[in-house]
Parts: sequence; C-alpha cells; structure tokens
Amino acid sequence: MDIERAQLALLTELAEIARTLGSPQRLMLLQHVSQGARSVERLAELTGLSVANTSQHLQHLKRSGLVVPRRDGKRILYDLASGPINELLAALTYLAEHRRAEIQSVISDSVNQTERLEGISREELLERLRDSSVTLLDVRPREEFAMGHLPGAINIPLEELEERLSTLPVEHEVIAYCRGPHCVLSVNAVALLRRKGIRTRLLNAGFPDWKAAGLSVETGA
Amino acid sequence: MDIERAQLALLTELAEIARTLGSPQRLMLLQHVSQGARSVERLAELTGLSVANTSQHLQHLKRSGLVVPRRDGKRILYDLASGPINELLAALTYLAEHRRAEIQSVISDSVNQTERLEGISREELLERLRDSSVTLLDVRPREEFAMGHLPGAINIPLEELEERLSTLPVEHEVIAYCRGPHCVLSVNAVALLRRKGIRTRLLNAGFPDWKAAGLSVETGA
DNA sequence: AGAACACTCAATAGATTGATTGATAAAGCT
DNA sequence: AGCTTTATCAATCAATCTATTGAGTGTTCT
Repeated sequence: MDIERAQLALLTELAEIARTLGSPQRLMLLQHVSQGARSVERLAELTGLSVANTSQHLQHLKRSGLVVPRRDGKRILYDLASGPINELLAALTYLAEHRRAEIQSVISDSVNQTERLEGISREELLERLRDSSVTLLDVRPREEFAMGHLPGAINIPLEELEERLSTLPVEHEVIAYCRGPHCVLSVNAVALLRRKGIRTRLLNAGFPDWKAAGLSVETGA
Repeated sequence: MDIERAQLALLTELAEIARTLGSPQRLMLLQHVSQGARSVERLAELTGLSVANTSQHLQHLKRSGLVVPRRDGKRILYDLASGPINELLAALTYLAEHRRAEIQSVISDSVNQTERLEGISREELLERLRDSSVTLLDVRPREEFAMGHLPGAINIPLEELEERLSTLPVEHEVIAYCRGPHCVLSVNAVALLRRKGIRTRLLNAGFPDWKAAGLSVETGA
C-alpha cells in the first residue's frame, strides 16, 4: 500500500508536468523561452497573447518547474529551468510526428510519409549527395566532427543548433546524423528542426557505420 | 506566416497528447496497458476505477493515439499503440526526478540565484544560542513540534509562514530547520524568507539528528 | 516624492473535464 | 429467439481551466 501511494504520488507529479504542457499557448511560450531569457512583455508580443494572460501561463510553467524567473531592473526575465526539458519536448514531438505519419499512411498510400519518419538509408543519401539536393548536418560536438565526418557535412553541435538556426541552409531537405541509428543527439535535432518547420530526416546510420562501410571520410574543421 | 500556422497546428497536436497524459488515472492505465493487452474490466480492477470511467479514459487515450483497441470475443482488449510512447514516458519521468532532486539540493526558484543555502552546523548553532543572537525557526507541522523541538525554537508551519511573517522576530539572523538535512520544508522556508529579504540559514541537521546526538529537547506547544 | 513602467494578483464568466448514473450495442450462450 | 456478459454512449453535476478586466506591487526615472 505504501508502494502504491508512492506510485500514485509520482504519477500525480508526472501528470502535473504533462498537464502544464497540455496547452498550445504554453508550448509556444516554452519554445520561445528555450531560445533564451525573455521578458513577459516580449513573450506576449511573440505569442500574440495579452500580457496578463502570458503572465498567468508563465506562473503555471513556473509552478511545474519548467521556467525560472529572474528580475532584471523593472522587467522580469523568464528562462528555461535546468533539466532535460528539451529532451521531453523532443520525445513529445517525435511521438506526434510518428502518429501523424501513421494516420497519413492509412489515408494515402504514400510510403513517403513513413519513410520520412523512419529515416534515410546510406544508399539514398549517396544518391542525393551526388546531385547536392540535400543539406547534410552533423550535430556531434566539434571535437568529434574534427576527428572525421561525412563528406560535405556541416557541423552544428546540438546545443548551438537553436541559436544558429539562421545559418542553416534550408532550401534543401536537411539530413541529420550523429553517432548511430538511435543516437539521441540527432533525434533531438530532427525534432527541433521539424518544430521549426524545416524538412528534416534522420540518417539511419551514424558516422561509425559510415566509416565501417568503407565510405569516404573528411577530417578537420 | 504559413510556417506559423503549421507551427501552431503541430503545437496543438503536441498539447493534445500532453493533456491526455495529464491525468494520474490515464497514466496508470497506460502503465498497465504497456505491460500487455488488457480488457476494460481488468483495467478497471487494476486501477480501482469504475468500468464506465475506465472506458472513457481509454477512449481519450485512443483519440490521442496512445492505445489501440482490438476485439476478442465479447471483450475488447486495449494495447499500447506503436511508436515511442515508452520513450516519452521515460523522458517525463526523468524530468520529474531531475526536478525533485533539484528541489532537495538547491534553491530551485529563488529570485536570486547567487544566494546559496549556506548551512549552519550544530556546534555553531549552540554557540549562537548561548548568546541569543539568532532566531530559531521550526517549520514542521504543529503536531510534530509538540512532540519535541529544539530549545528556544518558535514554531511556524511552512504553510502559514508567509501570512505570519510579521510575527517573526527578524532583528537576528533566522535559522530554519525541520526533519533532516534535506527536508523540503526548511529549504522552502529559507527560500521564502530570503526572498523577503530576511537573513536566513538552514540548520545542517534536522530535529531527529539533534535528538540522536543527545542534546536537550523541549516538548509541548 | 511622484509618475511611468512591467508585471502580478484577484475576480469573473464561459468553456472543458471528471465521475456517476442509466440506457444502448455487440458477442456469446442456452 | 431470449438472456447474459462486456463495453460504450448520453446526460448530468461538480470541479477545473482560460482569457479578460481592473486593481495592486515593486522598480526606475525625474
């Protein structure tokens, strides 16, 4: 019974966080806040909500420990709290994408949708690279990138991705990769980019697989 | 602008999933379902909910694409939908745990992040008590306080602290304590008082430690 | 000190959600 | 066919959530 009560307490905590995320407005706020500390007024502007309403949603986010306020003169800046918040959002986005792809594949017969989600194979990538119709993105840390990467890839470590979004060429589809088929880095990157409306796919293989397959590799920055 | 609309649509989808997870009952159902397909009646039994209520929650989960029903004779079995649902739950749990750990170790939502919860040792406290240069504050519930407390301590349960702030003597530094070194009550009390500009520190030990060390104890209100 | 500013708080009305009840539908049994 | 089991649906009421309004708090500037 004591275990059951503890279980219930934990689930109640989880539910509280989840319910906080259960509003498009708050998700929008969170997304803006995750790009750096912002004042209430700025956030109201960015989201199109009234200031009072924005304030209330921010209080809600604060109560759930997702944002942290900090006074700066006469304004109050809200910042993302520490902890794996982006990871949670990534997981949520990823699931939503998965679900959407599933629904679409039932309606239309297009395999393209599921493929989009599942990722891209080495073979297809090679083909697309030949006619340079993709942007290849390596989200590993700088050091790993320097040790070797796929030819033509550009390196933006995941932590910097959000702020350096504008430097990313988006005229083509973006293919993200990191260390392996289920490396968290690239999954997060794909979720982030898709939230921004950028067409993005995941490379099924990571850099080690690529190298192991004997394909060409570049080194240096 | 078109991107913005797509953004909003995606966020609405995310919010819908999140809101579905925003209920302890549904999380409980999901947890049971994730261990294998179960009938409505069985799930009602496992969770202690009524059958009709269980059914409704399951409909909700189904609408959000988290579970899938399948007929088996006269019963209907619910199974976990495909997709990274467990990953999402894991991310949620991870964040909740992270948040909990943070509350216990640091001043999570204090305005001034530079302020640390600098603690005070039993030895120093004894010395300060001798020349009555501190106010000793016990933030545990009344009942616990009556069962025994540090000599000279005044009792203001955490819930009442904010409204009874004016009754707190603040000419000296305030030392707060409750049950143990990382009891959430006193951590919150310290954060609250510091926000109000009252010099406050946390006693490294709680009441149980004090008693165990054989130091003198008062009882009664 | 007083005005302007940025934000929060409290109160409200309208919409949404949760649990309960009783009625309905679908499958299996006799 | 009738009857039972199992689950859903429809209707209800209390509780909660959202956005708006206007008042109140703390900070800076003059």
